[in-house]
Amino acid sequence: MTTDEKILKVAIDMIAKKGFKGATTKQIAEKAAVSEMTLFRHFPSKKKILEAAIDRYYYSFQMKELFEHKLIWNLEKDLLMIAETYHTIMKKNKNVIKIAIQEGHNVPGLLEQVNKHPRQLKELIEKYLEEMHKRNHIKDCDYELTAMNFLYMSYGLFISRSFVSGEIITSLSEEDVIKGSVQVFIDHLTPSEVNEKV
Amino acid sequence: MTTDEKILKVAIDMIAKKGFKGATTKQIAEKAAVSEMTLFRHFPSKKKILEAAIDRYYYSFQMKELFEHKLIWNLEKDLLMIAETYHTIMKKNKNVIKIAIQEGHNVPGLLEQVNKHPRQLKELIEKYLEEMHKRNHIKDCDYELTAMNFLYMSYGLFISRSFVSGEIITSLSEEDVIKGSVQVFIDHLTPSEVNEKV
DNA sequence: GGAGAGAGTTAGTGAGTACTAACAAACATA
DNA sequence: TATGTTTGTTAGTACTCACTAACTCTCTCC
Repeated sequence: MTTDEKILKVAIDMIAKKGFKGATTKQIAEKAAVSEMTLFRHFPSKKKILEAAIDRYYYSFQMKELFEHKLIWNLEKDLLMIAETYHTIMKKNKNVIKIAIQEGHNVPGLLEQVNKHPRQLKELIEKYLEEMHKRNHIKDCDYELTAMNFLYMSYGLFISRSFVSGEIITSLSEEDVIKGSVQVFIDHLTPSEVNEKV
Repeated sequence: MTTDEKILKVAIDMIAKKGFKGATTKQIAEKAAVSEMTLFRHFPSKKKILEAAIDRYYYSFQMKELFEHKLIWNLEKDLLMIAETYHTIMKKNKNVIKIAIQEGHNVPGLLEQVNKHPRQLKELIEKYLEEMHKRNHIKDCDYELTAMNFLYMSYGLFISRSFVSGEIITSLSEEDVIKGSVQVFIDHLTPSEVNEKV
């Protein structure tokens, strides 16, 4: 690992944990096992470290490519795959999302950046539902609204467990909650006549 | 408004916005229109200000009293009432919740405190669903799981709109999203035979 | 009018923090 | 061996921050 990488890795972790002000350059350098001087030789300022760290550790995905070829037009399996992929993405970007919540308004463009995935995902789910309706697999409904609610459900689970010890509220496993959430939307989307087939 | 109250009000707002380290005693005093000296005459330390502010501005509700007498055993109306009350509570406690996300692990007991309402609410919804099933108004299902998913949905909406400019993802109004979320759970909970009556 | 309580003012302390200057040591490459 | 690059070390600057001491002002209430 290069010196740059060592510094950025420690920085993103520490800033996510303690906030921008709370994470000092001295501590970052120490934990990265470099001298503070080296840190400032690699980055001109603490602020630039944060920007570089976000740049380095925000994993951007193209939802379209990520999902489209995986859809098999089976509501349960597709929703499950979407929810699971969503959580994988969010967990990879956990640090940046935490920073976005606490420093969002001080880092220009950050909020737009972290809202990009949800927005893309919303549109993808929306289109998916439309197509599923055309194929006569689901009822007609407000697709954007349904997509948003599916996202909110996943988002709530993610935030709760990642940032506020939400796991102490229930003993249900993340996996079970996700499966349950998919079932909720299956019931919402499936026409009642077809509902019986299970 | 007393001096104490002025200080605490400004403190909770500022700390929620800028973080504990980011909000300086000088700024708090200035915005509260008192001298910094006065601030330290009223509270022995900055940390104690935060604790007093949380104490003062965390509104604790007894879910049982808040809800039970309002339930009318109509799924749609009850769920809507629950969701709306939930959002009212969360918004009242918005600052404390934000602080819990960013300083949770530095303020002993804070995470437990903000998790109390969700936990109470989970149990209340759980019992409500059980009773609704007994009354033959809804299907049998995993009530805890359903309650959690209903909460996660509300929580996701709240966090998204309150802390990360989530309103830029969709143009749907909060009210519509809430109504939509209730409909999702109605479909999930209503037996298909009865589903047709609308 | 006098006393006491609460607030302002001014000036300051000591610790920490981002960031710098200058020089020496280690290392790889040619 | 010579050279350039990277790093460590040490010391330091300028600033900010939480918090204090000491004194004055201004009320209120008797």
